[in-house]
Amino acid sequence: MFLSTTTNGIDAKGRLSVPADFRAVVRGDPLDGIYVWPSFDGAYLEGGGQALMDRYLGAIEDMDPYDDARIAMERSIFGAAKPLSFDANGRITLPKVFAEHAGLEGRATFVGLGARFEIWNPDVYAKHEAAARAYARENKRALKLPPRRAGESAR
Amino acid sequence: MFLSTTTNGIDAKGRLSVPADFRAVVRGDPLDGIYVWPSFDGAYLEGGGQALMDRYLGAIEDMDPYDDARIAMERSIFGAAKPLSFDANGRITLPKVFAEHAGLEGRATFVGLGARFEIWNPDVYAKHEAAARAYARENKRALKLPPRRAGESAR
DNA sequence: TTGTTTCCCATGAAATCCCATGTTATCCCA
DNA sequence: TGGGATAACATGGGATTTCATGGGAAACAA
Repeated sequence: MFLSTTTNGIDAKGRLSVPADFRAVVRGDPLDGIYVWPSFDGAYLEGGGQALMDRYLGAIEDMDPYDDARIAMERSIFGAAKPLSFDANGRITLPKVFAEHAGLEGRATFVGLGARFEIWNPDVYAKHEAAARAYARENKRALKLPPRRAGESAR
Repeated sequence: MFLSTTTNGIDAKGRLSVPADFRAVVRGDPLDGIYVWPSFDGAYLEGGGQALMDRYLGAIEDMDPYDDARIAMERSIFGAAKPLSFDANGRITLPKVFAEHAGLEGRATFVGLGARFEIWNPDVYAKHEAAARAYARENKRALKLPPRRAGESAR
């Protein structure tokens, strides 16, 4: 699982250290790196490992070949995603278009969201995070811990 | 189940012994440690084991991808949670931001709440506990047990 | 060439591991 | 049931490794 929020520096060559915890999640994948694409929903990047791409692929293959949603999903995810491999020290090199899409300059914030993660401009993310926490506080009764499902143990 | 309340010391390196009872609850998890995040609702930390995270993950994946509640939950729980592994003696190292969020200095109080637990500043918790007990006393008629579910025994 | 990308090595800071110790709780046996 | 032996637990400090980051050399492209 991708968890927690980490901000790392982007150097003059466009290199960016991927948090060690995130690298551990994709260890063993055929790609020694991560898949990243610009979000169609805002000025940030989305990404994940092989497991995430396999799930998206499975979801798409279950849709009708000429379903508009299928075409949109294929284009905006598979059409936009790049495999970014780690260098010997666990860094990726951000393509310029990705950095521009997310407004990344000098620093980037990785946000772990379980099955996937996002990469944000740190200042922009701080605002979004504050909004999310405020929403959660105001709606905490709706966000209560869900009931256990079949097969899950309470311990 | 996480049960009971224990206060342990935090040393100069930020290390904190997790109560042995709590460690026993997560024994066998893929992570030899616990998941902890700053509560979005107050100056304390929340945490649990793999079973708890799996429940949150399952609940989130049942929601619509761009639902506000989903985004709020993803960011305030997964985006904030860190896997903290035990050292050889059953201690975790508290990240500085966590200690600051909960006002932890020198000592920390673990409070078991069944499926999850909380970590508090001992003095702050003492006040909260007193308030909670008073509330329970005044509202004791509302504290009835729900009906047993199928398969559950009364014993 | 000139600019770009990839690989390799250096470094300081931070996190992790390893061993030691006192104290408390548990066990066992007389 | 008392009391000594044993194991479990919380805590402390030093040594080691990992991590993020910087820069240079080599391979590549235009």
